[in-house]
Amino acid sequence: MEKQSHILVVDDDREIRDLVAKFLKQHNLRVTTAQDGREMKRALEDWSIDLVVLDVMMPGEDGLTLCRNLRASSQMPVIMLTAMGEETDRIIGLEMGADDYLAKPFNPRELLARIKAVLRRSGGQETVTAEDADVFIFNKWEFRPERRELLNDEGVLVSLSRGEFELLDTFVRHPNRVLNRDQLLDMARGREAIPFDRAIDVQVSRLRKKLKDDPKNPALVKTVRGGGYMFTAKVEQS
Amino acid sequence: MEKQSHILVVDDDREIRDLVAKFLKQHNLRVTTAQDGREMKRALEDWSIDLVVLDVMMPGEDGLTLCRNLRASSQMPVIMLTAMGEETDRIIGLEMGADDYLAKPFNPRELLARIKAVLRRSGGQETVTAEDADVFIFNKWEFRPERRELLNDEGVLVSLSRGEFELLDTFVRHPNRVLNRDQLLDMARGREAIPFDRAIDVQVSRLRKKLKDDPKNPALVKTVRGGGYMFTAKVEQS
DNA sequence: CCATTTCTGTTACAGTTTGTTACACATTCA
DNA sequence: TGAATGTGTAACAAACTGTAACAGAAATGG
Repeated sequence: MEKQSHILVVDDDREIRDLVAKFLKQHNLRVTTAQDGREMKRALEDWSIDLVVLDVMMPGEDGLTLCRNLRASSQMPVIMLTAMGEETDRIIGLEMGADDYLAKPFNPRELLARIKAVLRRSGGQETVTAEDADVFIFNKWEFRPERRELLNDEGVLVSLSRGEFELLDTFVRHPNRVLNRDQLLDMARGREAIPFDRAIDVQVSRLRKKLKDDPKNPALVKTVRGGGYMFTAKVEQS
Repeated sequence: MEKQSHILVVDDDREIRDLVAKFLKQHNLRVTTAQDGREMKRALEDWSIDLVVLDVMMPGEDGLTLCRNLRASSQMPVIMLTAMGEETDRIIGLEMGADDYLAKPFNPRELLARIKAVLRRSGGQETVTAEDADVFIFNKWEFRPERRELLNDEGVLVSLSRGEFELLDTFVRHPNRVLNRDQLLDMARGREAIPFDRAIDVQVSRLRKKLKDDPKNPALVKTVRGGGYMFTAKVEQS
């Protein structure tokens, strides 16, 4: 099974939101919705979004502004939804760097096709470039994502499996925040939790063992009963 | 079987892209497509492209600019696609160093013929240019592609087979980046991976042995389960 | 041109990693 | 306290990777 892409649909009209979400879900995409810029930002923090479908006309911060902000700080793929109009093409094409756009009313199949096309293009593989070359330090541990390495207080390399690595990577990038199982799976693995999914618990257990973190009295990965897990450490980034 | 050449088709019109790609694939060429300059650059990083087919008219950075940039930094063969026009010839011929050009609408067979011709011409000398004549230093190893030499920390020559050489060459030129098996095969061997292809794994194993890199705890070639391999080293180029 | 050596891809199997399941233990609440 | 619910983790199965061994291909050296 191919990895599900996670689409964020931003539109103030609930009917359109739900309709689009339902359609996309039926076609093997994971969907989260937001009704304005505030919710959009929140969703982007809470999930590992692969592509944003963004309505141009919205009360409050409008889509154009949101799109510009998005593109200013990331390479997040964006598809804009626009009201039909003659100037549309030019505005869209020039003013902001959306990857594609679609005039309302649109055929959901058309949207799906564009999403797939944009994902295929930008999707490729995430490159770990120099700008990602951070070093995270917490409780005498040194974590270097760009080298996929974890060093203990003696500078000795502790080998991490891919799963452990991705999980720790997620934790150090979202410290002191409760992350539920669904979010952790999404951010660390890009998949959705199924009911009674214990994969994360097991992975946390394995990671704790490597980090020498006692589950009964954890210094790093705290369990939040009914909520998920929280990485409680002062993370220094350099 | 002859080695497949890898063609990059850059055109903003999806229909043309797909049509051309399909046709070229039917004639034993490997094809990747891009719809703009951004995607083009990405594809050039991700694959070992032999020739670029580039549309002149594109929104954003136009084909002429892209072509000039391309030629400024490499000798990548380029065939331009131009809208029909009287001035076309002169513009193309003079302003940028495309190897050939073709006016739209064109006959795919004609394009194929030009591609073959350009490949035949430029393909001849496997161009060992100045930019290839580098010395790479990583973790006390010294790698000299132009002499096909690998020297260890004592300056002793370690012999590499062609496959090991090509693989290491690919790695040092794309460090700190996850490369999947398909990309590695493409960049190191110029061929496409078939399902259940383990050739790269074996070659990585052999290369690791020569580099004295312990697979359980690799310092240089890290395995990314489900993703490929990543060369993690500070590579100095001189 | 052939014999010899070297290299490369395939196959097979052993070792790892990962999700699932099961069960022990912990916590909550009536 | 007892039942219900949530968490920790050992154990298993499935999927993925490492590599030895083999055979065909390619290079080398008469």
